[in-house]
Amino acid sequence: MDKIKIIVVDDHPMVIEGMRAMLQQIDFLELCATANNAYMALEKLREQQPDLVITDINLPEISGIELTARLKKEYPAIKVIGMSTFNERSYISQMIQSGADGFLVKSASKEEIEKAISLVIEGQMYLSVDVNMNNQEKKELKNQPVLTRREKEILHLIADGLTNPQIAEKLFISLNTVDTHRKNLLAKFETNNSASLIKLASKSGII
Amino acid sequence: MDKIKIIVVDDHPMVIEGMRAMLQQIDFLELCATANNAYMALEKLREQQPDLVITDINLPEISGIELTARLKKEYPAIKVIGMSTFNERSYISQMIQSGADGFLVKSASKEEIEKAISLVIEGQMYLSVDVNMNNQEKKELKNQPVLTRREKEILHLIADGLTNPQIAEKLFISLNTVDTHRKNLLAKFETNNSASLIKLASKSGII
DNA sequence: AAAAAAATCCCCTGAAAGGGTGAGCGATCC
DNA sequence: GGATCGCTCACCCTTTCAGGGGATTTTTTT
Repeated sequence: MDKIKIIVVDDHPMVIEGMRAMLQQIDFLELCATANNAYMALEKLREQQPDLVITDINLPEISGIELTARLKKEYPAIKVIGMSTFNERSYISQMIQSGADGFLVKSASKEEIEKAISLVIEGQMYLSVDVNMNNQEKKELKNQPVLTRREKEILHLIADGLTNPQIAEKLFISLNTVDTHRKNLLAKFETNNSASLIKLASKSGII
Repeated sequence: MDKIKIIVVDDHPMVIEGMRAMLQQIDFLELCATANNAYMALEKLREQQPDLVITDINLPEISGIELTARLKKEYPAIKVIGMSTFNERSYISQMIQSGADGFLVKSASKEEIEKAISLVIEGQMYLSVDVNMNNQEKKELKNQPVLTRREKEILHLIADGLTNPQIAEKLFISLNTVDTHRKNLLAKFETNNSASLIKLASKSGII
């Protein structure tokens, strides 16, 4: 069997170099390209046809989540492992929803990375142990509500301190509509006031 | 002149490997040790007597900030460069106050790292361009209001979704007092509603 | 001991948020 | 072609918030 071809996508040179150093030590795979952003990643993808893409979730302009979605649409066979720092676990579910096959925290050891790659290539899903371990956080992750475009928009305006009438004026919609959206947001986050709404949204990385 | 001896401290193997790869390419310095945490760092320090320590700010147990403070107390001659992901700029000021000589974001390029090391070794201070550049964020950093103990306490309760009467009951104080504290919080953050208050506090890392 | 800062308390008013319910309309999915 | 979902709008009612005063008592700093 040929070596597994991998592309690593991250905007931090340090992470790219770190991954390069670690992947070199694993003999059944080959790092065929790296990219600093989603555009470059998509370009390299066309050239190289890799088996696996390991991508940071926080990329400038186009996020790793969107990159994953686009990539999976065009090349469903390519496996994707998402990567993120420990602070951003909240994005994991979105990543999975976009079609990712695995998730690694950046604090992963060489062994963990190797294991993740092996499992994902076999068709299994791999989630960093750190992700599985913390039950409370896992629960919080699961309870992350799915917001509609409009709801996110309004959530941001609320966070910016606009009142319902101001939001209504800005979006050219009725005050009642804004009110409804706000209520739906509160319901989705299972809370009952804006302060904790913003706190939860902030913790979830939505803001 | 001898090569500059450096110790890198970070709990992410990927960053360690990335730094190792990048530092190897710079000929006037030598990576003499690495450490995953503050304890190991202090141990290696005693053994190696480096010229420079590059440390992550977010370390388990003992933070990079505290490590810096301890290190500077014992070995004032050793230079320290703090390192952090772009999200955590709010810690920079604390880092500088603890005696750090420089600050790098983890997204730094090889060139930037080289420049930072050179300047710091010469006795100058280096801050990542990202830190200097963004005036708005810099302002936000500076404008971080100083909160009293009580105000922080109440801020957290507001964020948890408690209403003023609930807070009053919980803290055994009058509703009016809570109201006053809340007003002071709004004034200090120069905003006029709880939602944006929580957003700002959240961004500042207070929550 | 005097001054400053923090914490406490009180009253007022209008605006805004929160809670409940129902309903029309367009796009998309099956 | 029916069902679901997202977005829109409406009405009613109660509670909370925001902002404006002013005031006293601890605690800390100088």
